[in-house]
Amino acid sequence: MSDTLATARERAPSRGETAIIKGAARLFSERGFDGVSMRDIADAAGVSKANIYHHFASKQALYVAVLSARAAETRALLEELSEREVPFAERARRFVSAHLASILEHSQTFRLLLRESLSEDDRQARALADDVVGENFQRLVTILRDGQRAGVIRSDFDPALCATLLVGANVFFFQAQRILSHIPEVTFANDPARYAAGSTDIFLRGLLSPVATDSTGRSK
Amino acid sequence: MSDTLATARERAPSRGETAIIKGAARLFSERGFDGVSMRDIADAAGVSKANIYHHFASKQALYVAVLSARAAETRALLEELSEREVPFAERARRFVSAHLASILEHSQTFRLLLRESLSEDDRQARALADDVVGENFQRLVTILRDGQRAGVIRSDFDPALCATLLVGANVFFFQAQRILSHIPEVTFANDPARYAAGSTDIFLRGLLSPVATDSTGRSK
DNA sequence: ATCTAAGCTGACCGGTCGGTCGGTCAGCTT
DNA sequence: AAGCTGACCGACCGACCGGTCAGCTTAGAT
Repeated sequence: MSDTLATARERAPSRGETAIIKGAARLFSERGFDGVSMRDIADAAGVSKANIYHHFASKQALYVAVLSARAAETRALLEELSEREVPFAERARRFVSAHLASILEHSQTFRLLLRESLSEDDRQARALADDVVGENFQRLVTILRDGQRAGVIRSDFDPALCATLLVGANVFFFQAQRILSHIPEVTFANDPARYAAGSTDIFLRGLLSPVATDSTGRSK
Repeated sequence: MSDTLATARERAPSRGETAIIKGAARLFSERGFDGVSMRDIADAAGVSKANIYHHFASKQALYVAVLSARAAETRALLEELSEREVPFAERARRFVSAHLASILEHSQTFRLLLRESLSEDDRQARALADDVVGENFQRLVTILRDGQRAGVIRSDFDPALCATLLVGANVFFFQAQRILSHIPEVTFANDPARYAAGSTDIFLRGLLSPVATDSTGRSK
């Protein structure tokens, strides 16, 4: 499994330590790794800078610790979506809305994850980011495969490509939320539930009108 | 040489100046604003650090200049997609594939744009990023509205939401490309054309099998 | 009452940061 | 040949960076 960066540390949280992680998560997500100094984090957490080094070996180690906290959060969400009794369309709807809700709930650490996926170096943290995303992705592919096997959805679609679109729709919403809210046409920028419902609807039914049968039904 | 044309445009490019912008674009996209020092840029461009300050007032000004270059590139793409004679489905296909190709072609500056949309402060650069994205977005909404007016696509879908999904699909592909290539199920990670075609297909036709008519066709 | 160890701190280090300065030089004008 | 200008440079600045360290405080076990 994904025991790549399993920090075998199971000590007491320590009041100061949690404050450090919490503050660091906020600052890192706002300004990025290089945009935050250890002094900033110390001030935000209400501790001394040296104290951070008492709990974490380096700035990089603190960063990875923050990302690890996010990984644990995501893993918890995935457990809830294991029931196979629910019909496909409902499972898809639940996944999309739960996924988006999770992103928005942990927006700080998720923004960190996105930022990490954009950077070129820093293998360790990137591997962690890949790990979190990958696990989420595999889960969705399984749901889609079940749907195909049951004959509910078209079998000529690549389930991995479908999963990419579903996940991407949520990720993009989160990422572009502020920009979207500036565009007059967009009325769903502050209504994630409506966005999730609407996007799932489009994915399931398709954009094309059922009446129209012109040069649209190309299937390669 | 091209002294006569110098008056038409703003200023002469200057060999060193273009080298600075080019190098800065690469470095900024790789490591972010704070991850790059002016010395790095100077070395990459083969000029002195003081020379950069001869051409640009500050590091921030250089950053904005790099983003502005990207804005100009995007504007050029949008001009090509103005023909209204093409039927809707074909226009949609063209937009998606052209949009994705443009992202990949100018991956460096586009990565900058994404990074900027993730940052919290820095109003000036963010406004620019919003501007570029917004313009692209409005164009796509118009295409979709035309499709609705012509009755080719369903009128009960929010065109702005559809546009978000189409653009988001491409953005997410770019962003997650490296992660996707690590996932065994994903076979399209290095085939953007196939991804664009496949995603458009799903958007147009929908995931659901036309035969299946169980509890799926919910329309809110 | 004493020991111990973790939690925590202010002062400090070498190095790098963005930015400035005085000055050189090639080329153009007059 | 004098005058001017934009491109360019090496040396330098104060501020701030990540990280270290000796020592203080506190809480629990003995």
